[in-house]
Amino acid sequence: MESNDAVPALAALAQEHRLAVFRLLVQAGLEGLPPGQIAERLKLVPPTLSFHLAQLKHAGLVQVRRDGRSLIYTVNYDAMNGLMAFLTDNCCGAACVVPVCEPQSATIVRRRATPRARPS
Amino acid sequence: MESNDAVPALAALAQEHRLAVFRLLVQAGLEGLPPGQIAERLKLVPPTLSFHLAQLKHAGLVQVRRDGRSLIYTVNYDAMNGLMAFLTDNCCGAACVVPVCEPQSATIVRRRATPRARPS
DNA sequence: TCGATGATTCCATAGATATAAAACTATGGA
DNA sequence: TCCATAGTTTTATATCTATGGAATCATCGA
Repeated sequence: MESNDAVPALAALAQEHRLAVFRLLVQAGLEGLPPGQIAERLKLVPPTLSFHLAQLKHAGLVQVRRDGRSLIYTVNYDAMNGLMAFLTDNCCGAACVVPVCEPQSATIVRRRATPRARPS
Repeated sequence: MESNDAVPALAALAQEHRLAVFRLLVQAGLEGLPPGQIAERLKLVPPTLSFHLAQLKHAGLVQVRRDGRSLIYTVNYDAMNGLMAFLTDNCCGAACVVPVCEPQSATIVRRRATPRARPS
């Protein structure tokens, strides 16, 4: 992930309701959830939730598939892992543990243990 | 970390210049950097940088100490680790790797490997 | 093909945010 | 005490964002 992708992703998460939606989807796993259930749990009216889901989708943090009349939103684990790797990039000599969530699928991004010279 | 802290932290990072400042400080480690050097590297005028540093500080992501005429900004690694733990909370049965950066200091937050029942 | 359900899009408004010029504050040395 | 250096605060403006009512779109079953 690069700065160009990270800023929209962080902006998408930097909002109370969207953060709640995202975390709900993280916990829902690959099964995902339809907007109806999300709206019910988080007490959001449909247009507002739809707006927030669109932001998360546009930022690449979630995906949608259709199942009959329902749309099913799921977390994009690769995007989530990429974001966290980006935030900790070159941290403490690249020696720290890499954030990795892997719910069956998701590309694993592990940090090389290679020590790195600090920019002078 | 809780939602009340996570939203301001994410909002602080959701801006091109602040994200660049934060990553610079992550890489600078415990030594930190004064605004003058940050401004020079990122080509920011003092008031703008000062504004962004204040946002990062207010969000708890960075700290300041004074060294003579210079102020030295450093990353708050605990806040950073807390934020990433929060984002991946209850992810994939709590089986995934926890993001941890530990530059000598910083409280380590490792996830318990306890499997967790998925909400039905 | 009609009605019901699930969800999105349009739109107006209220509120929050980024920027930099000018003014101010704090520290250290002469 | 005066000056220079290092940063912050104030202020005005331009821009972006969140919200929800009303209208619209998509799918399914009868």
